Amino acid sequence: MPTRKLEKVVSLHDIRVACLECSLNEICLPVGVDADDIEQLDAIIDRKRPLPRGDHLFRAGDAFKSIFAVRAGSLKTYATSQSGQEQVMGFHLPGELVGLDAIARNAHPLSARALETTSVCEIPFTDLEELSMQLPGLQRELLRVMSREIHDDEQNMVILGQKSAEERLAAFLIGLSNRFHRRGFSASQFNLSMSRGDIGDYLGLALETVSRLFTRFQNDGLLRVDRKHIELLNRDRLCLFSGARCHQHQAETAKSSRSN
Amino acid sequence: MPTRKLEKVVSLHDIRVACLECSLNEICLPVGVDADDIEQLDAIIDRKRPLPRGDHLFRAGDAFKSIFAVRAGSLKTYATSQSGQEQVMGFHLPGELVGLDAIARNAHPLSARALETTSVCEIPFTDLEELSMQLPGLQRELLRVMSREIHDDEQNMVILGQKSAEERLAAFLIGLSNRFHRRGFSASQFNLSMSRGDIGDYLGLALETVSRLFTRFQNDGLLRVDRKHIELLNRDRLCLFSGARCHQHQAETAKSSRSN
DNA sequence: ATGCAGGCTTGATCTGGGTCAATGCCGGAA
DNA sequence: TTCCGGCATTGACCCAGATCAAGCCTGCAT
Repeated sequence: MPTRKLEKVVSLHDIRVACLECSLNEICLPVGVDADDIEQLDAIIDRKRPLPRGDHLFRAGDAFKSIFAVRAGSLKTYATSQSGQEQVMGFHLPGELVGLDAIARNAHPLSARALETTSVCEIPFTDLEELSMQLPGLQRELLRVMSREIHDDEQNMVILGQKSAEERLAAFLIGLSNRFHRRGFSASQFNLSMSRGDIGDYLGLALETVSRLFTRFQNDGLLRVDRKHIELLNRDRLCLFSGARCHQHQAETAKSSRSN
Repeated sequence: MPTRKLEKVVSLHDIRVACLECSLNEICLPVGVDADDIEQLDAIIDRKRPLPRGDHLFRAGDAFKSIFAVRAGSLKTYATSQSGQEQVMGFHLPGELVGLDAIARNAHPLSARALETTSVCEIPFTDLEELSMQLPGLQRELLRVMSREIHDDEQNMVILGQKSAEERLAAFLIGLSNRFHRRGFSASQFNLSMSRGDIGDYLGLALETVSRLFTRFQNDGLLRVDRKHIELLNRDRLCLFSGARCHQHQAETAKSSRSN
């Protein structure tokens, strides 16, 4: 059946887009790897078919074999405490790596679950480790990515440790906006792929609080919410509310200080 | 030359103890590096003279040149929000690395300050990066250490995101106890090098709350406090209070699941 | 179309822990 | 020895946000 073959060679989200042709290669692991060397990286990467919403990419306790890069869609990673309550550690957008926390213990400490239909690249870790011995650019970038992850987690600790509910949600929205923007999407308008409950579990708030804050922000004219859709009407004021020197997303756009 | 060798073999806290003779080499970066190769690692390391209590090793915003390993004493790393309030990210004991969060941005996002007289090994990062291209064991360990840091930060996010004050302090004490124990000190009795305020800033609590909890734990017979000195009287019950499956420090001792 | 389930909103109430304030204690300087 | 400054403890009060409890919307399955 030729039809079967045809099915595969299509859209932007084709399962087999090589790193070189991938629209994310300026954001993802290949950053800083020589174009000539990207093929080698490409060769060890395994493209999986899309994960339907709600499916797990891995679960806490699973043996560690690979790290994953999100290609399309989004994931959440989370820990479940014995009280049953989830702590969401992160929401992961295209171009971001998940599973870096598993290297040390050879097992995944967190579970990862698709928030929508999501495809990922699987990168077997032993191969990656070997390859990065040969490609200085790759080793560099790997260390950088891990360092950035540490830094991001620290930011989250600040948020959880000392910000008010209002500040938390504002910071969360600004952060999301920045990340979408860097990926070429609108900074002022986007869809949340996660539920209010997930946001609460991420920010250390009850989902009711999250909900109330959305309506309050809306009443204050900061944004407009419609279910999952968010439109930021006054980004600057929202920044103020977040109680943090916000990286102006202007600066982000200009890539002034970013990578390298 | 036997003389050169002799120079090196002195007191435990001698400024110039080489990695090979350092009592921490089973805990610190050299883990997993071949004994033959440790000399090379040793060669790039710069031993500084001790930092007096209260001095900064680096400050937020400083250019990133090196990572540091604590040799003796202890440090806290912290961010200061514009409200002036500190968020303490970690307390660092001998054998632990600090500064890993600076790699990505080429600048330190946090400040690091000595909690007591503290000596550190300075490891220039470019040298380290280069060397780890040659020594697979070193690259491996570096990735592992960073991964562990990510994992630890995630644990802290759980603590800050969903634990009660009581659970936080209990978890903190158990964690400290484990870390002391791994370094060969008593697990049931130790001195805190940080103030109540620091503990509060670490756990996201007011110092008054920390103080109250100490006295409450003492009244409950869980521990004895005398200023900086802590004696854990009922580790198991304290574990329960922490609301986490506590790694029994037995297991820790046996090194059952630890590294490699 | 109808019903149902899962998610969201909104209101009412309660409480853990923050804040403010006073007092106590220890250790170092003179 | 005394004084002083930085921590630590303890008490009284209060509020942000959790919890409990309806009710609601929307999209899917029958």
